[in-house]
Amino acid sequence: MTVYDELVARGLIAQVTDEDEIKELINNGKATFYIGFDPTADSLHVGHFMALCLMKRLQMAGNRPIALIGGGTGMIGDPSGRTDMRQMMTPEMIQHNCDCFKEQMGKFIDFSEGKALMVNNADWLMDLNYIEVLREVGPHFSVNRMLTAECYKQRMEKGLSFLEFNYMIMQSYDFYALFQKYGCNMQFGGDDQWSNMLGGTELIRRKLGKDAYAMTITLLLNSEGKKMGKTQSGAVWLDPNKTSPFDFYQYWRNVADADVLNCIRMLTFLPLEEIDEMDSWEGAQLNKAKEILAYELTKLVHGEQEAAKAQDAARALFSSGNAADMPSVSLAEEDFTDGSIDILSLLVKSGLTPSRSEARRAVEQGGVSADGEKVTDIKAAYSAEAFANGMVLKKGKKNFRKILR
RNA sequence: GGAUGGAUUCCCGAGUGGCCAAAGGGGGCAGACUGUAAAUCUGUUGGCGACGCCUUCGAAGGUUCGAAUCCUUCUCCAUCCA
Repeated sequence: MTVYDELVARGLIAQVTDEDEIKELINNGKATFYIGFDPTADSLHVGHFMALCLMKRLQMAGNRPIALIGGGTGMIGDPSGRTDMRQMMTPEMIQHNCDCFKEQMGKFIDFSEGKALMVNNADWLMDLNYIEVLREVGPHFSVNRMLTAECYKQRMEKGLSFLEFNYMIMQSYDFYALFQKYGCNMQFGGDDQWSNMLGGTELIRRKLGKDAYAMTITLLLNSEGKKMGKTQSGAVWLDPNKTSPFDFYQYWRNVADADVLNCIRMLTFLPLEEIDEMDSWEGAQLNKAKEILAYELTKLVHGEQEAAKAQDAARALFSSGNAADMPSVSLAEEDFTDGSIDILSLLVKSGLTPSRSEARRAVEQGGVSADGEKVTDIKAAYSAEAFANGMVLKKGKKNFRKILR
C-alpha cells in the first residue's frame, strides 16, 4: 500500500490541489513539504499532534519535512476558524512559545542529518519592508477574491481587522519563500487553512511560473461536529506538565462510541487490518477499543512507561477505586486547623473543585466520597492520621485525587 | 468625520429605577439509568466565616433613600453615508 493510499484509508486527507501529482510526489519520496505551527501557546496540543503524525508518516516514506514555526505569523494571528480576534501576543511570549514548540517537536520528528528541517518564519518576515512587499506580492492578490474565502466570510459579520486580513498574505509569502529557499513544493495543514494555502500556491505560480501543491488534513471532529482535543478547561496538551499522562489517557478513554474508530484510524500507527477488525465491535465491546486508543496515543506522546502507568491507574481506579498511580496532592502543616481539615477545604486544596461553594454543592448533591465512603456532611473533618496511607478523594464519577500528608 | 444601533454572568440572550446575583436556552457540574459511551430524566450553576454579607450587567464620574436600568464623558463593535 502506498503512503497516499494509506492516508486516504485513514481518512486523513480532506482536500488536495492536484491529486495525481501529489500521489506521484509523496509515494516516491520526492516531496519537500512544510507544515506551519503558530506559537499560540507554550505547548503543542492534539491538533498539532495530527499534523506531526502526518509529518512522520511522510518522512518514513522518504519525504523531507519542514516544520515551520510561526514566529512571524504569530505576530499577526490567523483569523481562520475564529469568530473573534485573537489576543495579540507580545514578542516575548511568542519567542517563549517558539522555544517550547521546538523542544516538543524534536521528540516526534527526526531532525538529524538533514532528514527534516525546522525553520522560523520570523527569520524572513520580520525584516520585510512594507512598501517592497506591497509591490512584490500585492499585485497578485485580489481583495475581491480574498473576501470570498470561507475563513474571511465568517468574519465579515463580526468584523475583521486589516491586521488579520494580512495573515493569508504572510502565509502565502512563507510558502513562496520556502519554495525558493529549500525547494519546498508542498504544504500541508488543517482543513481550515485551505484558503491560506491556496494563496501560497497561487503566489508561486504567478511569481515564478512554477507549480506547488497543497493538501489539507481532515479536522478531527467528534460525532457532534466539535473539534476534538478540547475540554472544558481548554486544550488537551502534549506537555505532561499541562495535561498529565493520566488525564491525557482518560481523555481518549472517554471518547464517544461513535468516535473511537475514527480516532484510532486517524491518530494511531496501528496497521489498518487490525483497525478494520475492530470495525465490527459494538456496544460495551467498544470499551476495549477505547482502551487501545488511549494506550496507543499516550504511548506515542508520553512513552510506553507512562502509558502503562496511566492504564493501570485507570483500571484500578474504576474497578476498585484505588490505585498506586493517580494524581496526588500533598497537604502541608498549615492546611490543618487544630489538627484537622474539613472536607470543603480538602476538595479545594486537591483541585477537585475551584471554590468552596462548588465543593459544598458537590457534597450536598452526594457527589463526593473519601476512601470509598460517601461524604454527606459538609462539616465533615479529617485528622492528620486519616491521610497516613493516603486518602482517595473522589468527586463525581471520574475525578480522583490521592491526598497525602 | 457624520448618522444609527449595540456592549448583560462561561456562551447566546431577556431585563429600561426597588420584587435583580439578574428570565429563558446552550454549555458545565452533581444525581438516577448505564459500559468510564450516547440518549433521557432530576437537581445545580458569582464568591464568602451563608436565613446574612461582598463583588458583578463595557470604563469612569454624576443624579437618587435606592441604578444593569436615568444623565455626562470615554472605550470598543456593527450597519449606512463620506
